[in-house]
Amino acid sequence: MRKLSAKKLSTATSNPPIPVICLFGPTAVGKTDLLMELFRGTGEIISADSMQVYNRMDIGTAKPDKNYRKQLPHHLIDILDLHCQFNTGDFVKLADQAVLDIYKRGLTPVVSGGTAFYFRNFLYGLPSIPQIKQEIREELNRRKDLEGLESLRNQLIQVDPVSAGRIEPGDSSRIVRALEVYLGTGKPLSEFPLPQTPRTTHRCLMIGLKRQREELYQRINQRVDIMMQQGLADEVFSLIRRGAGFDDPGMKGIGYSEFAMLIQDGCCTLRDVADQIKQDSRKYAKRQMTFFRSLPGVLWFHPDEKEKIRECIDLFLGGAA
RNA sequence: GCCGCUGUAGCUCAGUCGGUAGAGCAGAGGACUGAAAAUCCUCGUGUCAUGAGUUCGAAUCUCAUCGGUGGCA
Repeated sequence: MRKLSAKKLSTATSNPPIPVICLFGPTAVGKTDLLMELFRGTGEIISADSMQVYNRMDIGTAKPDKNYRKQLPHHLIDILDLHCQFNTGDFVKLADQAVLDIYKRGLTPVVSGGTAFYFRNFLYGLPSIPQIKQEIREELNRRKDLEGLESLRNQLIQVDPVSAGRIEPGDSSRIVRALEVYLGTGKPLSEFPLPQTPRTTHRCLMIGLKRQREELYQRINQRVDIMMQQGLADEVFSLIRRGAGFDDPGMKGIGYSEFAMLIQDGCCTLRDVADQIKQDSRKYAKRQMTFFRSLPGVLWFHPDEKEKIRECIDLFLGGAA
């Protein structure tokens, strides 16, 4: 860590980097409780969570409640209607603003959540790809349904063979994305360089939380049961009554999309839905861990190791001046 | 009790004319260029219920035994 701050000092000729604590871990690992203990009164949270941004999706996203947020303010929660698409670019932009705002008020900015992709982009910064019109993606998705994915892939092979070679033939999202970048900018995606080093505008302490797999799965299962008791089903029904559909970006979240099998297909019980949510959450936690492991310089802790984590943070913030 | 169906991977099941077995799900690992709670890739040795028989060779055919299941009594 000493080495890192020395390096930063030498490169930071204009504005010194803003210290930011990044705290992440898989779903249900125990982030929320820890945050309150560590940062109440001294910091504010920037939620790195692709689903907690949506209004009215409270139970299924395990959103911290109003009372909790009064004691420990959160940013990037409840900022969008579930019909709207949020993305990594939006996140980085808004997170940067929030970081600056918190820092200027003399508090510690803490980015915390489970969306690993957001952390990656926050840390490294986004590739300099311009905003691309939403209609292009919509059109591509329409074509995908009509002509099939292979047709899009063949086009990608023509216009951007490098990306086509990197993307698996079945990976619909990335094929559409690569094509939309080409169609929207006239330049292949592969020609936009990917940042290779963290941004120098911030200096991040990377804290990862982990538990034994079995323990984590048990907590996930338990939490889904609690969500159901808290009325997750009613929350979903009420969203649908208000006009939400399973194609809406927000409704793709785990804990919501599974209700399609009950509401649309109708051939199962609430119990089956709960089991499916548990399973999807377990798989998700596994994917999260894979991604988190690929982030640089992560210090890993069990959520119960509060004192060790606190020590680590104090050391980091002490070195800021 | 009798008749039928059935027993193969953790689960649901394929398995042709006999040539020692493979899908989906689960599980594990991985990827990640503005959808990321998205999207995708890789990974399959198991007493083929048990015992005997026929056969060069049996998950496969025959018989017996033990489960399961449906029908008739």
